[in-house]
Amino acid sequence: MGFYENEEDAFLPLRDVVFKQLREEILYGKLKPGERLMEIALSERLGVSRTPVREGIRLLEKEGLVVMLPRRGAHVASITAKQLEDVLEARRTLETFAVNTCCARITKKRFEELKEANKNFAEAVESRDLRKMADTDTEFHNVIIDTAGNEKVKELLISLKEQIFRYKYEFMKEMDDPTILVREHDQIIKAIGDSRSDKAVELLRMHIDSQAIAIYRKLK
Amino acid sequence: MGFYENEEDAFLPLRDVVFKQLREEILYGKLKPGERLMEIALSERLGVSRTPVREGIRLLEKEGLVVMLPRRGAHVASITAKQLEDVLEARRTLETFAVNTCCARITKKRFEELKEANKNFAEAVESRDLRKMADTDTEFHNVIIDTAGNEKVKELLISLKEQIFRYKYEFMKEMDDPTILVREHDQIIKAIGDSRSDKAVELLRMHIDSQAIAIYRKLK
DNA sequence: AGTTCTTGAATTGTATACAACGATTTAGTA
DNA sequence: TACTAAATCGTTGTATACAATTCAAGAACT
Repeated sequence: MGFYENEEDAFLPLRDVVFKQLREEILYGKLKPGERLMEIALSERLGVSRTPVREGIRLLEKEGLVVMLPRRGAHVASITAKQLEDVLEARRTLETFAVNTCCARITKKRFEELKEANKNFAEAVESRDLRKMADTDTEFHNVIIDTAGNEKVKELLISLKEQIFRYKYEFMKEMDDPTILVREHDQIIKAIGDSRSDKAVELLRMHIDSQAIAIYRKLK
Repeated sequence: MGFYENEEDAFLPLRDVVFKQLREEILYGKLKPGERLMEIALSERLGVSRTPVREGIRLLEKEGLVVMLPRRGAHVASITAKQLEDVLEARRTLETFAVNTCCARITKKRFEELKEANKNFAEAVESRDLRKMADTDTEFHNVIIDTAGNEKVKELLISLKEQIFRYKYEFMKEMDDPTILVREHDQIIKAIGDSRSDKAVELLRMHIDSQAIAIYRKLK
Protein backbone atom coordinates (compact mmCIF):
# COMPACT_ATOMS: atom_id res chain seq x y z
CA MET A 1 0.00 0.00 0.00
CA GLY A 2 2.43 2.63 1.15
CA PHE A 3 0.41 5.38 -0.44
CA TYR A 4 -3.28 5.53 -1.00
CA GLU A 5 -4.39 4.25 -4.35
CA ASN A 6 -7.78 5.71 -3.62
CA GLU A 7 -8.40 9.12 -2.16
CA GLU A 8 -11.49 7.94 -0.34
CA ASP A 9 -9.50 5.31 1.50
CA ALA A 10 -7.57 8.06 3.21
CA PHE A 11 -10.37 8.54 5.73
CA LEU A 12 -11.14 4.90 6.38
CA PRO A 13 -9.70 3.00 9.32
CA LEU A 14 -6.75 0.94 8.18
CA ARG A 15 -8.59 -2.29 8.93
CA ASP A 16 -11.11 -1.36 6.24
CA VAL A 17 -8.38 -0.50 3.78
CA VAL A 18 -6.77 -3.88 4.47
CA PHE A 19 -10.16 -5.55 4.15
CA LYS A 20 -10.93 -3.97 0.80
CA GLN A 21 -7.49 -4.72 -0.58
CA LEU A 22 -7.47 -8.37 0.47
CA ARG A 23 -11.08 -8.83 -0.58
CA GLU A 24 -10.17 -7.62 -4.05
CA GLU A 25 -7.23 -10.00 -4.20
CA ILE A 26 -9.31 -12.96 -3.10
CA LEU A 27 -12.30 -12.28 -5.35
CA TYR A 28 -10.21 -11.78 -8.48
CA GLY A 29 -7.92 -14.70 -7.86
CA LYS A 30 -4.65 -13.08 -6.82
CA LEU A 31 -4.94 -14.90 -3.53
CA LYS A 32 -5.97 -18.45 -4.16
CA PRO A 33 -8.27 -20.72 -2.13
CA GLY A 34 -6.41 -22.47 0.65
CA GLU A 35 -3.58 -19.96 0.63
CA ARG A 36 -2.41 -18.98 4.06
CA LEU A 37 -2.67 -15.40 5.21
CA MET A 38 0.25 -14.65 7.49
CA GLU A 39 -0.04 -11.55 9.55
CA ILE A 40 3.56 -10.42 9.54
CA ALA A 41 4.03 -10.97 5.84
CA LEU A 42 0.83 -9.09 5.07
CA SER A 43 1.60 -6.23 7.40
CA GLU A 44 4.96 -5.77 5.71
CA ARG A 45 3.51 -6.01 2.22
CA LEU A 46 0.68 -3.58 3.02
CA GLY A 47 2.83 -1.26 5.08
CA VAL A 48 0.74 -1.31 8.25
CA SER A 49 1.13 -3.02 11.58
CA ARG A 50 -0.27 -6.40 12.52
CA THR A 51 -3.25 -4.95 14.39
CA PRO A 52 -5.23 -3.63 11.41
CA VAL A 53 -4.21 -6.70 9.42
CA ARG A 54 -5.71 -8.97 12.08
CA GLU A 55 -8.86 -6.88 12.18
CA GLY A 56 -9.15 -6.77 8.40
CA ILE A 57 -8.86 -10.54 8.31
CA ARG A 58 -11.68 -10.79 10.86
CA LEU A 59 -13.85 -8.75 8.51
CA LEU A 60 -13.04 -11.13 5.69
CA GLU A 61 -14.02 -14.02 7.94
CA LYS A 62 -17.36 -12.34 8.54
CA GLU A 63 -17.96 -12.32 4.79
CA GLY A 64 -17.01 -15.97 4.55
CA LEU A 65 -13.99 -15.27 2.37
CA VAL A 66 -11.52 -16.49 4.97
CA VAL A 67 -11.57 -19.25 7.54
CA MET A 68 -9.61 -19.11 10.77
CA LEU A 69 -8.22 -21.98 12.75
CA PRO A 70 -7.14 -21.26 16.34
CA ARG A 71 -3.37 -21.00 16.56
CA ARG A 72 -3.18 -21.95 12.91
CA GLY A 73 -4.00 -18.63 11.38
CA ALA A 74 -6.20 -17.58 8.52
CA HIS A 75 -6.64 -19.21 5.13
CA VAL A 76 -8.45 -18.09 2.01
CA ALA A 77 -11.71 -20.03 2.10
CA SER A 78 -11.74 -22.93 -0.29
CA ILE A 79 -14.99 -24.56 -1.10
CA THR A 80 -16.05 -28.16 -1.44
CA ALA A 81 -18.71 -29.26 -3.91
CA LYS A 82 -21.11 -29.74 -1.01
CA GLN A 83 -20.50 -26.27 0.36
CA LEU A 84 -20.95 -24.75 -3.08
CA GLU A 85 -24.24 -26.60 -3.46
CA ASP A 86 -25.40 -25.36 -0.07
CA VAL A 87 -24.53 -21.75 -0.84
CA LEU A 88 -26.23 -21.88 -4.21
CA GLU A 89 -29.33 -23.41 -2.69
CA ALA A 90 -29.45 -20.74 0.00
CA ARG A 91 -28.98 -18.07 -2.61
CA ARG A 92 -31.71 -19.49 -4.80
CA THR A 93 -34.10 -19.61 -1.86
CA LEU A 94 -33.51 -16.00 -0.87
CA GLU A 95 -33.35 -14.57 -4.36
CA THR A 96 -36.53 -16.39 -5.29
CA PHE A 97 -38.18 -14.68 -2.37
CA ALA A 98 -36.72 -11.38 -3.51
CA VAL A 99 -38.01 -11.57 -7.06
CA ASN A 100 -41.43 -12.58 -5.82
CA THR A 101 -41.61 -9.61 -3.49
CA CYS A 102 -40.15 -7.44 -6.22
CA CYS A 103 -43.14 -8.22 -8.45
CA ALA A 104 -45.48 -6.94 -5.78
CA ARG A 105 -43.59 -3.76 -5.17
CA ILE A 106 -42.26 -2.79 -8.56
CA THR A 107 -42.64 0.84 -9.56
CA LYS A 108 -42.27 2.59 -12.87
CA LYS A 109 -38.95 4.03 -11.78
CA ARG A 110 -37.58 0.70 -10.61
CA PHE A 111 -38.72 -0.95 -13.80
CA GLU A 112 -36.74 1.56 -15.83
CA GLU A 113 -33.72 0.93 -13.63
CA LEU A 114 -34.05 -2.74 -14.34
CA LYS A 115 -34.03 -2.21 -18.08
CA GLU A 116 -31.16 0.22 -17.79
CA ALA A 117 -29.17 -2.30 -15.75
CA ASN A 118 -29.61 -4.99 -18.35
CA LYS A 119 -28.61 -2.54 -21.09
CA ASN A 120 -25.38 -1.94 -19.20
CA PHE A 121 -24.89 -5.67 -18.83
CA ALA A 122 -25.46 -6.16 -22.55
CA GLU A 123 -22.80 -3.54 -23.28
CA ALA A 124 -20.39 -5.25 -20.94
CA VAL A 125 -21.00 -8.55 -22.68
CA GLU A 126 -20.40 -6.82 -26.00
CA SER A 127 -17.11 -5.42 -24.76
CA ARG A 128 -16.00 -8.84 -23.51
CA ASP A 129 -14.65 -7.17 -20.36
CA LEU A 130 -15.06 -9.90 -17.77
CA ARG A 131 -14.80 -7.62 -14.80
CA LYS A 132 -17.42 -5.29 -16.19
CA MET A 133 -19.66 -8.24 -17.00
CA ALA A 134 -19.49 -9.50 -13.43
CA ASP A 135 -20.15 -6.04 -12.00
CA THR A 136 -23.11 -5.17 -14.22
CA ASP A 137 -24.67 -8.59 -13.76
CA THR A 138 -24.49 -8.07 -10.01
CA GLU A 139 -26.04 -4.65 -10.51
CA PHE A 140 -28.98 -6.12 -12.40
CA HIS A 141 -29.73 -8.58 -9.64
CA ASN A 142 -29.31 -5.86 -7.06
CA VAL A 143 -32.09 -3.79 -8.58
CA ILE A 144 -34.45 -6.73 -8.07
CA ILE A 145 -33.23 -7.22 -4.52
CA ASP A 146 -33.48 -3.51 -3.72
CA THR A 147 -37.01 -3.41 -5.03
CA ALA A 148 -37.96 -6.24 -2.71
CA GLY A 149 -36.93 -3.87 0.06
CA ASN A 150 -35.71 -6.36 2.65
CA GLU A 151 -32.35 -5.12 3.91
CA LYS A 152 -31.49 -8.31 5.77
CA VAL A 153 -32.13 -10.49 2.74
CA LYS A 154 -29.98 -8.13 0.72
CA GLU A 155 -27.16 -8.37 3.23
CA LEU A 156 -27.32 -12.16 3.24
CA LEU A 157 -27.38 -12.37 -0.54
CA ILE A 158 -24.37 -10.10 -0.88
CA SER A 159 -22.44 -12.32 1.48
CA LEU A 160 -23.53 -15.53 -0.21
CA LYS A 161 -22.62 -14.23 -3.64
CA GLU A 162 -19.19 -13.14 -2.51
CA GLN A 163 -18.49 -16.63 -1.30
CA ILE A 164 -18.97 -18.05 -4.78
CA PHE A 165 -17.88 -15.05 -6.82
CA ARG A 166 -14.51 -16.51 -7.73
CA TYR A 167 -16.14 -19.56 -9.23
CA LYS A 168 -18.74 -17.56 -11.09
CA TYR A 169 -15.97 -15.43 -12.50
CA GLU A 170 -14.19 -18.49 -13.81
CA PHE A 171 -17.45 -19.74 -15.24
CA MET A 172 -18.11 -16.54 -17.18
CA LYS A 173 -14.60 -16.65 -18.54
CA GLU A 174 -15.31 -19.89 -20.34
CA MET A 175 -18.85 -19.28 -21.44
CA ASP A 176 -19.41 -19.75 -25.17
CA ASP A 177 -22.22 -17.28 -25.61
CA PRO A 178 -22.80 -14.88 -22.71
CA THR A 179 -25.60 -13.12 -24.62
CA ILE A 180 -27.80 -15.95 -23.39
CA LEU A 181 -27.62 -14.30 -19.98
CA VAL A 182 -28.79 -10.99 -21.42
CA ARG A 183 -31.81 -12.70 -22.96
CA GLU A 184 -32.57 -14.50 -19.71
CA HIS A 185 -32.52 -11.17 -17.93
CA ASP A 186 -34.90 -9.77 -20.54
CA GLN A 187 -37.35 -12.56 -19.95
CA ILE A 188 -37.26 -11.93 -16.23
CA ILE A 189 -37.86 -8.22 -16.80
CA LYS A 190 -40.83 -9.01 -18.99
CA ALA A 191 -42.36 -11.33 -16.38
CA ILE A 192 -41.95 -8.67 -13.71
CA GLY A 193 -43.47 -6.04 -16.01
CA ASP A 194 -46.47 -8.32 -16.60
CA SER A 195 -46.81 -8.90 -12.84
CA ARG A 196 -46.40 -12.60 -13.45
CA SER A 197 -44.59 -13.36 -10.23
CA ASP A 198 -44.85 -17.14 -10.59
CA LYS A 199 -43.22 -16.91 -14.00
CA ALA A 200 -40.54 -14.51 -12.77
CA VAL A 201 -39.71 -16.87 -9.92
CA GLU A 202 -39.45 -19.81 -12.29
CA LEU A 203 -37.24 -17.91 -14.74
CA LEU A 204 -34.93 -16.67 -12.01
CA ARG A 205 -34.66 -20.15 -10.59
CA MET A 206 -33.61 -21.47 -13.98
CA HIS A 207 -31.25 -18.56 -14.49
CA ILE A 208 -29.47 -19.33 -11.24
CA ASP A 209 -29.60 -23.08 -11.66
CA SER A 210 -28.02 -23.08 -15.10
CA GLN A 211 -25.12 -21.10 -13.72
CA ALA A 212 -25.01 -23.37 -10.71
CA ILE A 213 -24.71 -26.46 -12.85
CA ALA A 214 -21.93 -24.94 -14.93
CA ILE A 215 -19.99 -23.83 -11.88
CA TYR A 216 -20.53 -27.17 -10.27
CA ARG A 217 -19.22 -29.01 -13.32
CA LYS A 218 -16.21 -26.75 -13.46
CA LEU A 219 -15.32 -27.42 -9.83
CA LYS A 220 -14.79 -31.08 -10.62
CA MET B 1 -13.68 -13.45 34.74
CA GLY B 2 -10.49 -13.77 36.68
CA PHE B 3 -10.94 -17.48 36.98
CA TYR B 4 -12.65 -19.78 34.58
CA GLU B 5 -16.28 -20.42 35.32
CA ASN B 6 -16.13 -23.20 32.81
CA GLU B 7 -13.36 -25.75 32.54
CA GLU B 8 -13.74 -26.02 28.80
CA ASP B 9 -13.12 -22.31 28.39
CA ALA B 10 -9.62 -22.82 29.73
CA PHE B 11 -8.40 -23.90 26.31
CA LEU B 12 -10.22 -21.35 24.23
CA PRO B 13 -8.55 -18.17 23.03
CA LEU B 14 -9.57 -15.30 25.25
CA ARG B 15 -11.43 -13.64 22.41
CA ASP B 16 -13.78 -16.61 22.34
CA VAL B 17 -14.25 -16.51 26.09
CA VAL B 18 -15.10 -12.82 25.84
CA PHE B 19 -17.40 -13.54 22.92
CA LYS B 20 -19.32 -16.25 24.79
CA GLN B 21 -19.61 -14.18 27.92
CA LEU B 22 -20.87 -11.04 26.19
CA ARG B 23 -23.14 -13.04 23.92
CA GLU B 24 -24.79 -14.57 26.97
CA GLU B 25 -25.21 -11.15 28.54
CA ILE B 26 -26.77 -9.69 25.41
CA LEU B 27 -29.11 -12.59 24.68
CA TYR B 28 -30.47 -12.79 28.19
CA GLY B 29 -30.84 -9.09 28.65
CA LYS B 30 -28.04 -8.19 31.04
CA LEU B 31 -26.68 -5.91 28.39
CA LYS B 32 -29.52 -3.97 26.85
CA PRO B 33 -30.05 -2.86 23.24
CA GLY B 34 -28.31 0.40 22.51
CA GLU B 35 -25.96 0.05 25.45
CA ARG B 36 -22.43 1.07 24.67
CA LEU B 37 -19.63 -1.45 24.89
CA MET B 38 -16.52 0.33 26.05
CA GLU B 39 -13.30 -1.53 25.59
CA ILE B 40 -11.46 -0.38 28.67
CA ALA B 41 -14.43 -0.89 31.00
CA LEU B 42 -15.01 -4.37 29.60
CA SER B 43 -11.38 -5.37 29.73
CA GLU B 44 -11.26 -4.39 33.39
CA ARG B 45 -14.49 -6.14 34.22
CA LEU B 46 -13.48 -9.31 32.39
CA GLY B 47 -9.89 -9.23 33.56
CA VAL B 48 -8.24 -9.32 30.14
CA SER B 49 -6.56 -6.74 27.99
CA ARG B 50 -8.25 -4.66 25.33
CA THR B 51 -7.03 -6.84 22.47
CA PRO B 52 -9.18 -9.92 23.11
CA VAL B 53 -12.08 -7.63 24.03
CA ARG B 54 -11.85 -5.91 20.66
CA GLU B 55 -11.66 -9.24 18.88
CA GLY B 56 -14.55 -10.67 20.86
CA ILE B 57 -16.64 -7.66 19.95
CA ARG B 58 -15.81 -8.25 16.28
CA LEU B 59 -17.17 -11.77 16.62
CA LEU B 60 -20.37 -10.39 18.10
CA GLU B 61 -20.62 -8.00 15.18
CA LYS B 62 -20.37 -10.97 12.84
CA GLU B 63 -23.41 -12.50 14.54
CA GLY B 64 -25.30 -9.24 14.25
CA LEU B 65 -25.52 -8.77 18.02
CA VAL B 66 -23.41 -5.65 17.99
CA VAL B 67 -23.05 -2.74 15.62
CA MET B 68 -19.90 -0.66 15.30
CA LEU B 69 -19.68 2.97 14.38
CA PRO B 70 -16.27 4.26 13.27
CA ARG B 71 -14.59 6.20 16.05
CA ARG B 72 -17.76 5.80 18.10
CA GLY B 73 -17.23 2.26 19.30
CA ALA B 74 -19.56 -0.69 19.64
CA HIS B 75 -23.16 -0.78 20.75
CA VAL B 76 -25.48 -3.65 21.54
CA ALA B 77 -27.62 -3.95 18.41
CA SER B 78 -31.03 -2.48 18.88
CA ILE B 79 -33.66 -3.25 16.39
CA THR B 80 -36.27 -1.18 14.65
CA ALA B 81 -39.66 -2.56 13.70
CA LYS B 82 -38.56 -2.61 10.07
CA GLN B 83 -35.38 -4.53 10.84
CA LEU B 84 -37.31 -7.02 12.94
CA GLU B 85 -39.74 -7.55 10.08
CA ASP B 86 -36.88 -8.06 7.66
CA VAL B 87 -35.18 -10.61 9.88
CA LEU B 88 -38.40 -12.52 10.48
CA GLU B 89 -39.15 -12.56 6.78
CA ALA B 90 -35.67 -13.86 5.98
CA ARG B 91 -36.02 -16.48 8.66
CA ARG B 92 -39.40 -17.57 7.37
CA THR B 93 -38.05 -17.87 3.86
CA LEU B 94 -35.11 -20.04 4.87
CA GLU B 95 -36.92 -22.13 7.43
CA THR B 96 -39.72 -22.78 4.97
CA PHE B 97 -37.13 -24.10 2.59
CA ALA B 98 -35.68 -26.21 5.38
CA VAL B 99 -38.93 -27.87 6.36
CA ASN B 100 -39.73 -28.58 2.74
CA THR B 101 -36.37 -30.26 2.19
CA CYS B 102 -36.75 -31.98 5.54
CA CYS B 103 -39.91 -33.72 4.31
CA ALA B 104 -37.99 -35.18 1.40
CA ARG B 105 -35.10 -36.40 3.49
CA ILE B 106 -36.70 -37.47 6.74
CA THR B 107 -35.59 -40.83 8.15
CA LYS B 108 -37.01 -43.01 10.86
CA LYS B 109 -34.26 -41.94 13.21
CA ARG B 110 -34.73 -38.24 12.55
CA PHE B 111 -38.45 -38.57 13.00
CA GLU B 112 -37.92 -40.06 16.43
CA GLU B 113 -35.56 -37.22 17.28
CA LEU B 114 -38.24 -34.76 16.28
CA LYS B 115 -40.78 -36.33 18.60
CA GLU B 116 -38.24 -36.54 21.37
CA ALA B 117 -37.38 -32.86 20.91
CA ASN B 118 -40.99 -31.82 21.24
CA LYS B 119 -41.38 -34.00 24.32
CA ASN B 120 -38.50 -32.11 25.88
CA PHE B 121 -40.11 -28.85 24.87
CA ALA B 122 -43.40 -29.95 26.43
CA GLU B 123 -41.59 -30.72 29.67
CA ALA B 124 -39.90 -27.34 29.63
CA VAL B 125 -43.26 -25.65 29.13
CA GLU B 126 -44.62 -27.69 32.02
CA SER B 127 -41.76 -26.57 34.25
CA ARG B 128 -42.31 -22.91 33.31
CA ASP B 129 -38.54 -22.50 33.06
CA LEU B 130 -38.20 -19.81 30.41
CA ARG B 131 -34.61 -20.50 29.63
CA LYS B 132 -35.30 -24.20 29.17
CA MET B 133 -38.29 -23.40 26.99
CA ALA B 134 -36.23 -21.22 24.71
CA ASP B 135 -33.47 -23.82 24.46
CA THR B 136 -35.71 -26.82 23.76
CA ASP B 137 -37.78 -24.89 21.24
CA THR B 138 -34.59 -24.03 19.40
CA GLU B 139 -33.62 -27.69 19.57
CA PHE B 140 -36.87 -28.76 17.97
CA HIS B 141 -36.39 -26.42 15.05
CA ASN B 142 -32.77 -27.49 14.75
CA VAL B 143 -33.77 -31.10 14.15
CA ILE B 144 -35.79 -29.97 11.15
CA ILE B 145 -32.95 -27.81 9.91
CA ASP B 146 -30.38 -30.56 10.41
CA THR B 147 -32.54 -33.01 8.52
CA ALA B 148 -32.67 -30.61 5.58
CA GLY B 149 -28.89 -31.02 5.52
CA ASN B 150 -27.87 -27.62 4.19
CA GLU B 151 -25.07 -26.31 6.42
CA LYS B 152 -25.12 -22.80 5.03
CA VAL B 153 -28.84 -22.42 5.57
CA LYS B 154 -28.36 -23.68 9.10
CA GLU B 155 -25.62 -21.15 9.74
CA LEU B 156 -27.75 -18.30 8.42
CA LEU B 157 -30.76 -19.36 10.48
CA ILE B 158 -28.73 -19.55 13.66
CA SER B 159 -27.48 -16.05 13.08
CA LEU B 160 -30.92 -14.69 12.22
CA LYS B 161 -32.49 -16.25 15.28
CA GLU B 162 -29.84 -14.85 17.58
CA GLN B 163 -30.62 -11.39 16.33
CA ILE B 164 -34.21 -11.65 17.52
CA PHE B 165 -33.71 -14.01 20.43
CA ARG B 166 -34.07 -11.31 23.06
CA TYR B 167 -37.45 -10.30 21.72
CA LYS B 168 -38.66 -13.86 21.44
CA TYR B 169 -37.59 -14.42 25.01
CA GLU B 170 -39.68 -11.47 26.15
CA PHE B 171 -42.57 -12.74 24.09
CA MET B 172 -42.50 -16.18 25.69
CA LYS B 173 -42.40 -14.58 29.10
CA GLU B 174 -45.78 -13.01 28.59
CA MET B 175 -47.51 -15.78 26.71
CA ASP B 176 -50.78 -16.87 28.28
CA ASP B 177 -50.74 -20.48 27.16
CA PRO B 178 -47.41 -21.76 25.84
CA THR B 179 -48.85 -25.25 25.32
CA ILE B 180 -50.24 -23.89 22.07
CA LEU B 181 -46.68 -24.02 20.78
CA VAL B 182 -46.35 -27.68 21.75
CA ARG B 183 -49.49 -28.50 19.79
CA GLU B 184 -48.30 -26.52 16.79
CA HIS B 185 -45.07 -28.51 16.85
CA ASP B 186 -47.11 -31.71 16.99
CA GLN B 187 -49.05 -30.73 13.92
CA ILE B 188 -45.84 -30.02 12.06
CA ILE B 189 -44.45 -33.39 13.09
CA LYS B 190 -47.57 -35.09 11.82
CA ALA B 191 -47.39 -33.34 8.45
CA ILE B 192 -43.75 -34.35 8.07
CA GLY B 193 -44.58 -37.94 9.04
CA ASP B 194 -47.31 -38.01 6.40
CA SER B 195 -44.90 -36.58 3.82
CA ARG B 196 -47.26 -33.67 3.33
CA SER B 197 -44.59 -31.10 2.60
CA ASP B 198 -47.03 -28.42 1.45
CA LYS B 199 -48.93 -28.74 4.70
CA ALA B 200 -45.76 -28.76 6.79
CA VAL B 201 -44.61 -25.59 5.04
CA GLU B 202 -47.95 -23.92 5.67
CA LEU B 203 -47.99 -24.91 9.34
CA LEU B 204 -44.46 -23.76 9.94
CA ARG B 205 -45.18 -20.48 8.23
CA MET B 206 -48.12 -19.93 10.55
CA HIS B 207 -46.10 -21.03 13.55
CA ILE B 208 -43.44 -18.45 12.81
CA ASP B 209 -45.89 -15.75 11.77
CA SER B 210 -47.95 -15.95 14.94
CA GLN B 211 -44.81 -15.44 16.97
CA ALA B 212 -43.73 -12.68 14.63
CA ILE B 213 -46.98 -10.81 15.13
CA ALA B 214 -46.74 -11.08 18.90
CA ILE B 215 -43.14 -9.94 18.96
CA TYR B 216 -43.96 -7.15 16.59
CA ARG B 217 -46.83 -5.97 18.75
CA LYS B 218 -44.65 -6.08 21.83
CA LEU B 219 -41.98 -3.94 20.22
CA LYS B 220 -44.41 -1.07 19.94
C1' DA C 1 16.58 -48.06 10.42
C1' DG C 2 12.98 -46.43 13.01
C1' DT C 3 11.11 -43.96 16.91
C1' DT C 4 10.94 -40.66 20.42
C1' DC C 5 12.70 -36.43 22.56
C1' DT C 6 14.73 -32.02 22.37
C1' DT C 7 15.39 -27.83 20.61
C1' DG C 8 14.69 -23.84 17.86
C1' DA C 9 12.42 -20.99 14.49
C1' DA C 10 8.18 -19.20 13.00
C1' DT C 11 3.56 -17.77 14.02
C1' DT C 12 -0.35 -16.58 16.56
C1' DG C 13 -2.23 -14.77 21.07
C1' DT C 14 -2.09 -11.12 24.47
C1' DA C 15 -0.71 -6.90 26.82
C1' DT C 16 0.38 -2.26 26.72
C1' DA C 17 1.90 2.27 25.17
C1' DC C 18 1.07 6.00 22.32
C1' DA C 19 -1.41 8.74 18.70
C1' DA C 20 -5.54 10.60 16.74
C1' DC C 21 -9.99 11.85 17.11
C1' DG C 22 -14.69 13.46 19.25
C1' DA C 23 -17.38 15.21 22.74
C1' DT C 24 -17.89 18.04 26.50
C1' DT C 25 -16.74 21.64 29.36
C1' DT C 26 -14.83 25.94 30.32
C1' DA C 27 -13.20 30.46 29.37
C1' DG C 28 -13.52 34.52 26.91
C1' DT C 29 -16.00 37.95 24.28
C1' DA C 30 -19.84 40.53 22.52
C1' DT D 1 -26.92 36.03 28.91
C1' DA D 2 -25.67 33.86 24.66
C1' DC D 3 -22.36 32.37 21.56
C1' DT D 4 -17.84 30.98 19.95
C1' DA D 5 -13.33 29.06 20.65
C1' DA D 6 -9.98 26.66 23.17
C1' DA D 7 -8.66 23.24 26.18
C1' DT D 8 -9.34 18.86 28.40
C1' DC D 9 -10.72 14.31 28.93
C1' DG D 10 -12.25 9.97 27.54
C1' DT D 11 -12.39 6.66 23.76
C1' DT D 12 -11.00 4.33 19.70
C1' DG D 13 -7.19 3.39 16.27
C1' DT D 14 -2.54 1.75 15.60
C1' DA D 15 2.07 0.06 16.65
C1' DT D 16 4.99 -2.85 19.02
C1' DA D 17 6.86 -5.89 22.53
C1' DC D 18 6.46 -10.12 24.82
C1' DA D 19 4.34 -14.81 25.85
C1' DA D 20 2.54 -19.15 24.41
C1' DT D 21 2.03 -22.49 21.06
C1' DT D 22 2.87 -25.11 16.93
C1' DC D 23 5.67 -27.35 13.55
C1' DA D 24 9.83 -29.29 11.90
C1' DA D 25 14.44 -30.74 11.95
C1' DG D 26 17.83 -33.19 14.03
C1' DA D 27 19.90 -35.78 18.00
C1' DA D 28 19.77 -39.62 20.97
C1' DC D 29 18.23 -43.92 21.97
C1' DT D 30 16.36 -48.65 21.10
